Amino acid sequence: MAISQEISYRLERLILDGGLAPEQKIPSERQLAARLGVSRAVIREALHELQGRGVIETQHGKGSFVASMVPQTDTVDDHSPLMHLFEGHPRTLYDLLEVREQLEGQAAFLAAQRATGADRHRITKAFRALEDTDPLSNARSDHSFHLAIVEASHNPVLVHVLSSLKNMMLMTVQASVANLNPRQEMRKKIIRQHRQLYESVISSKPGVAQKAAMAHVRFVSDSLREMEKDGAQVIRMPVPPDGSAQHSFQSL
Amino acid sequence: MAISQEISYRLERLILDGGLAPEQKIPSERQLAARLGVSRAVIREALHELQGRGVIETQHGKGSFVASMVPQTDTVDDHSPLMHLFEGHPRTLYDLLEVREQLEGQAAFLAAQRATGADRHRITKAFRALEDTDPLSNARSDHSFHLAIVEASHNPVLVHVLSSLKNMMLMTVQASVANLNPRQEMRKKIIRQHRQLYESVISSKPGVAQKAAMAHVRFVSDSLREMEKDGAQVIRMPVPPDGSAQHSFQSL
DNA sequence: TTGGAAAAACTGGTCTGACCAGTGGGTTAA
DNA sequence: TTAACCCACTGGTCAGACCAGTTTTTCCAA
Repeated sequence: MAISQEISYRLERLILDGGLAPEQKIPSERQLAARLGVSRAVIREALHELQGRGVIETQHGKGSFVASMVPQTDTVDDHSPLMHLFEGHPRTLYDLLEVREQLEGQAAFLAAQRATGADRHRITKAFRALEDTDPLSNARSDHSFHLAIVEASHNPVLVHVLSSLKNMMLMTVQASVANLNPRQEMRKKIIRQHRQLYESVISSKPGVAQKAAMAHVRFVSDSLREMEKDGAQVIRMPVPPDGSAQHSFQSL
Repeated sequence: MAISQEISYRLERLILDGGLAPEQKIPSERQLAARLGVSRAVIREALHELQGRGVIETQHGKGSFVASMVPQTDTVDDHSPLMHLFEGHPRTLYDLLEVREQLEGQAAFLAAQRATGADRHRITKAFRALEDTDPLSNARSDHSFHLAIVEASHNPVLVHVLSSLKNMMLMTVQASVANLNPRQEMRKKIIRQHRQLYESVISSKPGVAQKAAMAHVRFVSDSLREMEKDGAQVIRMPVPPDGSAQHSFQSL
């Protein structure tokens, strides 16, 4: 294994084992290089790796610091590779919603066909929870509801694919909840859509369920787009450099 | 923002917008450095950051590669969780075809809407190859054709999802080719379906393209089911890795 | 002609030492 | 006292060299 990898692992372990507290300053690159007997380059590479993982943060002229592992409460898994591709690239949000529309529609269709008694019970339970919860914890409830339907499709591949996208899904759900729910009329529409989806699945109407699920996702997507057009901040994140679409390295 | 950060963002963006498939090779550090007009050091730092996020993987002496989103999906070994789904569950083949029907339909729809000149050229090329090839190598051609359409959808999420399912997709394609193609009448139907899909995408008819793609997958699935019912042995075998999808970096 | 080993041309990994660019503390001059 | 400046930190970038694996090419011998 490369030296820079070893060093990044050692530093990470040091941090995780409590040797270094959040907010604490890490020795300077030159100090680390001297202390570990390697060049500054490998130190920098190791630090960049930790930076990529969100373990540390670096400030020009000041130094590197252990990242404060803050909002682990309702925050999605930051270690998911795609999460980072997603952050700051709002277009991907809509790409995901595009795919989600299709897959959720199919899941609803199949669920309406295949849901067993146990499935229906789980779906009903999730739906009830969705009705009761306050908007704050709503993202989880929302996701749980959709997940229950997906699982009722009894298609392992579908379940696997959607669970692979779980983190990103949570993100879109979160975006919709955070941005759409507060608006009363939006919230009512979404509740009605959920109810429609729920009832069509439970009453075994595949076609209706599919349309309902797709319409729901589409509605969320369109609404977010609309709000964004009005200047609302849909995704919070440091703005990435420029905006032109690069389709090959030529344009880099 | 630091140059290395910018570059890591741009590379991320490129991976998404270019729809670079997992396992695809990234230009060498020296090439990137020359092309972007920066030192090799910043390239290495940027790559280490992406490495930390699990977006890419690097191998000494070989190069850096886009990491697969779903872990180990591309390894033919049974270490893959997806492959494990197949064992003792022949139904999974049909589950996959079920999902494929939906996603391929969507891909065709989007491709008909968004395909650029370059996309159309690639699709046409793949289609020509599909017409010419002998049934033996047909599985590859078939898959390449569908892949070209997926990439023309310009939805990175869709591309990544389908790429991650590559091996399983190849499996279904192979199953169809091996079992369906030899039967002359089947083969003709499939060829007609492909042509229909091709023409509707090229002539920008999203709805028609979607229906064509879905009907095609559905036909394959139904036919396989039918044959299996008749006692035929439907082939389900992993396919060795391929060497396609290298076009995104050609512009270098 | 063909096999296969050596050589060359790649790839990433590390080192060195220099210089640029922000930050902050301390000294000095107004 | 306070404002300006300097200087010693910090990270950021660059250049060129060399080491260490991998792949391709070359070329000689069987």
